[in-house]
Amino acid sequence: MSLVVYNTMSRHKEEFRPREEGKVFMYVCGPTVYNYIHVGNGRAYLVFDVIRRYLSYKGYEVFYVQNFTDVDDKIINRANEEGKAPEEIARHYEAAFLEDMRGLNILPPDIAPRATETIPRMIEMIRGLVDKGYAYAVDGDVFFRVESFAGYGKLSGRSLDEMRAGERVEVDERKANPMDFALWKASKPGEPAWESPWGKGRPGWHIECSAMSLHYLGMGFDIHGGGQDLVFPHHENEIAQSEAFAGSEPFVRYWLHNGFVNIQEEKMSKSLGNIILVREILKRYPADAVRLLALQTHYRNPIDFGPEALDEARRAYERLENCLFALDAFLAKPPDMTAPQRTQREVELSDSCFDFERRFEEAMDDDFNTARAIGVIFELVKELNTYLDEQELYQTPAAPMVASHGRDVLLKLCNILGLFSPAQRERESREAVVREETGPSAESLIELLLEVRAVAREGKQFATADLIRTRLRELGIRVDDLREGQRWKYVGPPA
RNA sequence: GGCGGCGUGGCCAAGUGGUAAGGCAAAGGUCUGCAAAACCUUGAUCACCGGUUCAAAUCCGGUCGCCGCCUCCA
Repeated sequence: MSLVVYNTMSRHKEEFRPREEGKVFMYVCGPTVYNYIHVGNGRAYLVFDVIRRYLSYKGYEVFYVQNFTDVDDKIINRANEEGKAPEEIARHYEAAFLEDMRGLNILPPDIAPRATETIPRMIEMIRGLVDKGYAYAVDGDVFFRVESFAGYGKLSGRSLDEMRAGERVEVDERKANPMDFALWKASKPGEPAWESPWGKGRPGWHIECSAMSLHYLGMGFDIHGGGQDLVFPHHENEIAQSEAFAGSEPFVRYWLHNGFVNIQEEKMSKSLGNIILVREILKRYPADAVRLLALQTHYRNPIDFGPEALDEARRAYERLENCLFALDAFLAKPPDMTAPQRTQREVELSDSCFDFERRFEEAMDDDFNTARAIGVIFELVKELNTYLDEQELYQTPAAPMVASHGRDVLLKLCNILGLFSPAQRERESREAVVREETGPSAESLIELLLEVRAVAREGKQFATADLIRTRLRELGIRVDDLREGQRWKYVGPPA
């Protein structure tokens, strides 16, 4: 089956054919490290994490590069506000970013270059552009001459005369064309600065990504991703610089852009004051619930990350979790008898599992339609739940085999989306209840209470059993009596 | 003003030519000491108008409404 992706450049879905057979080289614009990231940023990294995971699943060898923009006006401003060195700010938020990525269970890039460590490459590029007449220096600044690049505007679908530069911002009088953008900025005293042929200064934002992506991935790499707001001017400028410098095209084969995040119908923005940080959300919701929410909408569409949406996603996530728990419990119970002969019904169920896999892949092959893929997963969940219910009434000899197969498929599909990853499950169960440094763990005490409760229930002492359940719930621990036995889970204090 | 997107059951959201996936919520039922979970059952003709077609939510034209980008931004 072939994969098709929507390419912003052509505005169509195209068959995905990488530069090199079997390999995918991708670059996603990383954070400017001057602040904690919000869920809008989080969504972007989540989306490309899943794209990356799926490509790996498809058998591609994926090489994923994501930069850190660690020199920038915003960082400098922040540093001035807080009376700290820009580098200190950058390192702090860089570490916080990595923490948030881990929290969301996003796989780390193969390489995460810092802009400040790639300055020589940028200077080299800028010099090349000046030599070829694509750029000009004025008072220590260097600007890219947009009129010199014929393809300017091809990504965002605008032409130079359509654009009304200066309508909302003061135009720098030194620019030949108002749309010309800075490749190099002369630095003021006290700002981070590097020696260059044009004097002390620092790189413009756009050149960073070009230099880093070209350095690690080379011209014509496969996927360049980012949020829709980066299409113009950031990515447009990257193309201009890179193709002008290389004297060839394309800079990138496929441009992928994700849609925005809204909070209760409104665009999330600083001016509206409705920014939600990734770390705030992760305090209240499991990472997988956040992932599920993000993936239940196609990546190019806008999505709402309000509290209602998050609560809903958490319940949906619990449905997946419950099904896996039930399967695990079923498989853990020693069967009365086992035999490989499946009933007709079981043969059909097993066959349908392959069908679910096929449909999942079909959905993902269609421009990473995770929403559809998740629909398939839930259909599978329904099938498996129904089957387990049937087993309750009439146990069949092949049940362990059939259930196990179903579980494998379910887990496999979830894993492709980065859900229920083994590392994540372990981390969360560990964090669920704080352990004491010495003495018995909270977990073992809960288990003990549940044992007592089971005895009470057997003796029909329901008042005692309910007391234990109620009191635990008050402590944030929910106890469910499943047919497989009791299950507890840390869900946080009752609202 | 330019460019682009969207409008599908109570809410969210797939589907882009053959009579509408999935999630959440709601109601009834099964199961259960109870609660929770699970299972079953129940609902939309797809903003509006016109056109193309044997056939349209899905194509074309128009109308209305909402949104994003054009400035740093995921």
